[in-house]
Amino acid sequence: MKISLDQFDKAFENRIRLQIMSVLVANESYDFNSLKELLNLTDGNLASHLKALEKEEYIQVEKTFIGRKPNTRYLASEKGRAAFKLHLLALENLIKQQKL
Amino acid sequence: MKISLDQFDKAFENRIRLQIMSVLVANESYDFNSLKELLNLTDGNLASHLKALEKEEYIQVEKTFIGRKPNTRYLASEKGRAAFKLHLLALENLIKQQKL
DNA sequence: CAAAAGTACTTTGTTGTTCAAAGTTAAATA
DNA sequence: TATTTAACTTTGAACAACAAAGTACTTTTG
Repeated sequence: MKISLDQFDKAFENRIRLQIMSVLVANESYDFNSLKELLNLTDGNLASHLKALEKEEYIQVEKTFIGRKPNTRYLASEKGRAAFKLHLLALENLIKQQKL
Repeated sequence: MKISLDQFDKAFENRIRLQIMSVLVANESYDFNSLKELLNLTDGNLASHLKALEKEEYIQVEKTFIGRKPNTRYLASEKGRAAFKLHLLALENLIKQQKL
């Protein structure tokens, strides 16, 4: 039985992007600073991973204000949710195989 | 709730090593050429990923002969099995969270 | 017996990824 | 006016991934 490596999504191979996506799928929106604190990242590093997910159109950005402070929120797009689901399915299959 | 990124094992972040480990845990031994064909890799690339897993002591090597042909077999070590199990558990937790 | 092919690498060199740190812009607060 | 905060972008260094070519040794084929 041939294993199809292409079931896995390169965009989610990095564990930070995997976590970001996990948070965004579970929470429907999360802001920059909360993500930064949650994942314990420098802002430059977080920004670049977010940009990578944005480039794939897996997440969307919403710029608002809270009081008078700027607040950037990130949301998983439908495309992103679908891709993430598939990726998790591939992982689930991998895990299931181990249990046979 | 803070997410601990360190539950994930860097050695298994790469999908090729994830697949190699998956095959070795499920099959208790697999040879070089079968792995190469299964994962559709150049021999240099496969060798370097195997070397990375060997360096972590997650796999062991057994050199034998089949008939008169050299045959190199790879096995998951106990350490490797334990580490892999932990990694899959971390992934399982991630997946479970999505289902709440 | 010489040439070709197979096994299992190692080496080389290019390209890609990841990251921290510093720099940037613009508004808000002290 | 100076500092702080938010959310980046840029830079540069370190490391990872990869194909392709080279290597050593053996076996098979013509």
